[in-house]
Amino acid sequence: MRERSIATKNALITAGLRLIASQGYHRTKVSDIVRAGHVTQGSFYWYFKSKLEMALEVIESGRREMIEVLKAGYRETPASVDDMIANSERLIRDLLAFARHNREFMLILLARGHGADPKIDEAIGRARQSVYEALRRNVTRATELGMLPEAGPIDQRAAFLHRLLEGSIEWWLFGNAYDLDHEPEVAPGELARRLARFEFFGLLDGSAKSGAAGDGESQ
Amino acid sequence: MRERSIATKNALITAGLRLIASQGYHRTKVSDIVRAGHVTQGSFYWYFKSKLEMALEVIESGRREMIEVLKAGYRETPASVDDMIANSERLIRDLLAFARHNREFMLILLARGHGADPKIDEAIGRARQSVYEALRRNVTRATELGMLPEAGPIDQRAAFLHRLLEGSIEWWLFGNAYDLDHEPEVAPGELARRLARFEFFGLLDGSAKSGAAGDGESQ
Amino acid sequence: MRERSIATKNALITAGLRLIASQGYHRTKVSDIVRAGHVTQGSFYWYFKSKLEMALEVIESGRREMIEVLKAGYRETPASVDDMIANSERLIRDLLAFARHNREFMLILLARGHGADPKIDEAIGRARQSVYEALRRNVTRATELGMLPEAGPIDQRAAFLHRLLEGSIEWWLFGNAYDLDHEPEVAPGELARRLARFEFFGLLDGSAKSGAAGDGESQ
Amino acid sequence: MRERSIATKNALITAGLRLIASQGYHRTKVSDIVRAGHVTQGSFYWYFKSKLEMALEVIESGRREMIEVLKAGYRETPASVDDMIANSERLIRDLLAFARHNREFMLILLARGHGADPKIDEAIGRARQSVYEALRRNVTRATELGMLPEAGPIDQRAAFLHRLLEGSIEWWLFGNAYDLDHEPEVAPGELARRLARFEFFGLLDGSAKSGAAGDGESQ
DNA sequence: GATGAATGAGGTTTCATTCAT
DNA sequence: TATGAATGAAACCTCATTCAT
Repeated sequence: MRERSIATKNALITAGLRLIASQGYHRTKVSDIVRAGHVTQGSFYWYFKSKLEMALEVIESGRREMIEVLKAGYRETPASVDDMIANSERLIRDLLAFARHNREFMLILLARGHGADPKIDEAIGRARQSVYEALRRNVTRATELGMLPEAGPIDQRAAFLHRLLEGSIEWWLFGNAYDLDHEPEVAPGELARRLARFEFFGLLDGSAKSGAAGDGESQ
Repeated sequence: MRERSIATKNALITAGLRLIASQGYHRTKVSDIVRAGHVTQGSFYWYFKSKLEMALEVIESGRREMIEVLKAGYRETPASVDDMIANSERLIRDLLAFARHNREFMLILLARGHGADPKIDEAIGRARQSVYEALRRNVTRATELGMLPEAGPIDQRAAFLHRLLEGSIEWWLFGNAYDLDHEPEVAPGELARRLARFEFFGLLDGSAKSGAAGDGESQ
Repeated sequence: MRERSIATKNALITAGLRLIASQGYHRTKVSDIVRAGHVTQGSFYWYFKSKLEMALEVIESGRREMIEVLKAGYRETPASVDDMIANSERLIRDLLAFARHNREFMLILLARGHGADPKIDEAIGRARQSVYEALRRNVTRATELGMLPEAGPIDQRAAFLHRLLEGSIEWWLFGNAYDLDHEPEVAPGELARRLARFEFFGLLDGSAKSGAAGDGESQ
Repeated sequence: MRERSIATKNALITAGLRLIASQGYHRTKVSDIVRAGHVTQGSFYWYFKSKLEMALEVIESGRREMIEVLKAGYRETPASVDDMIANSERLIRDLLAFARHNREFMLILLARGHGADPKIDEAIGRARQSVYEALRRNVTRATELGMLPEAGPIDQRAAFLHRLLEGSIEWWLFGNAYDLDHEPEVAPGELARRLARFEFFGLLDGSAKSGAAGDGESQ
């Protein structure tokens, strides 16, 4: 039963991620993590230099995965407005898929970790910045192609989008109570379509029908 | 000596609010608060039952003030689309004004306090819910009046709006780094107009010119 | 019973000094110190930033006292060899008196603290260096006055003296077993005379009689 | 695979000796020792029952070697004062040679190990006592032969000598900073001559010239 | 013989809270 | 009301030692 090595580390990461996501960094004690992972206190320090390092490692690895997702989208240049909207929808859908499969990481990210260690604040800031920059790149490109009217500074529009997206994911995955076990009620494809339309047409968009026919995605 | 009483309490509230906003609940020690407020440790417990009670009191009082602002808006029923947009813009402007004058409270609210005590999470949740409901009321009314196309569940659209608004305020007041001393670069009136237009027309809105002449508001 | 302030700190210093002297830094637990001082763990940290800081404070204050003793000796320039020997004897006697009244500090000093924190090593090094320099000053002066034959580098002779003195104090106060409660068997005046004579005449000194007549000092 | 056995143990002893000498017992962790010896934690416990046992073994074996050196001296009975001085010089030279080739052991010895385990204190005490007794034997014999004036108790004079010798070796090998890598500046033969003369004639010895021509020893 | 992951007792330190004055 | 020393539970972390492989 010795020589579990990777299993032990994974157990610690899984437990730590879940606990930090649901209670926050400070309220999560190392003793909680090891209990949940069925290991002893000392083992934790065999794999991690400190509680802080563990949290940073977890956040950083989540960030790297997320960046891969963001890079994967947006390869083609849009040829028409519909194209552009479709592109955006695809990016959003990818992000939603990632978020749904990384609920704990996502909750940590969206809760900003404010009040945990400054280093954690920074790590989370870096991760969020990656999303912001992907969105900003798109707005910039579309504007350069003349596909978007120039309405205010690009930074501002990108920020609107970014916060809209983050907030909506939060609402979708965790409801209004930051519940890690909240059950999303909308299919990701449907939500992506709605968000993309809202992004481009706002509330006055008449063509966004409810009841997502042909969506095909389930939660 | 009777006189110091209220001054002392206010000093503690001011210091506590600022510290909790900038460092978070857990990293803010009672000893920090009393030092910043030039009071002694013992005095703190004359005015507050505990650190937790103090934080709750601060949040609750901020919430009450904010509710007044939200109630003040939305008195008239919109007669036209322009009317509706103007109404929304006014609500947003009121909220921005409140936020700018209650930066610390706002930061606590927007940082969600996640990881502080569950009771704090709840208090913050209640405060945020108030904003959400004000927005939801508006969308509902406008939909009933036939001024908005029916595009998906009302809850969802209200949630989009709410998160967009919160996120944008956060970006506006604190930048990307949660900096309590960040200097907003856009006038609140201008930002309100932009947000209202984005709300109704999305990114494809062509009529939103930058450089808001005759705005008259300064930060 | 509150408001004991200084009494508490003194109790901690006394207990800490004695424990560190008799067991060494590492084997002395903060819990031992507070138990011996009849205070609680937390109180220790009201008065000292850490266990290390406490040890450093104690050593540093001992060093300052000792320096005063060293400064007090050696005011006059020796006029004859007998004068020089008398001067030396006086310095040694002062040091012995100090040592006898600061047994704990002296034991820490002479045990070199080797193996405790590097900062402690340094602090002890500084204190020992003070003694060395006082001795070296004397040898230098006497050599310059032509009262001592030039026999090898001054540093070396001063080092011989220094180690002889340190070692003899150690032997005198603590016996061969580093026993903090060892009872010195020789009066300090007598020991000072012996050491001074050994210093100048070595083992072949015939005039050093035992049985210290007219010594007048008792332990 | 049989072959590594003794090599492994030696590697551990060498590493342990060096580390304990330079950092002290408590600051030297078993993990440090095995890392320096390129062995694993488990192997350490194949060869030693515990960290303490290892230290004791190392000290005890050093002590045995040292005793051999001390026994080797003092075979003849001195016939004249010069003889006696020469005898003493020879003993000191032997000790210096041993010390120079057993720096680590010597440093542990001279640093007294105070604060390490009581058993270590005892072991070091035994080793030091061996040196003290060799010196005491000499003083006793010389006094019995009428070659030394009776000046105070023999124990005291032997203690003076012992501490002078220990301290000077310490100064010679490690300088004032307990530096294991300090480079001695005096040749052992030269130092032995100086110490022997100081022992018998004190500071007022005029015949001890510096620059020891024909010394023939190198460090 | 050798490995290195796992153990767990025990150490230092923090900090909200109490309370005699 | 105000003070600030005292309290003590509980947190994080270290490290000698064990043990399955």
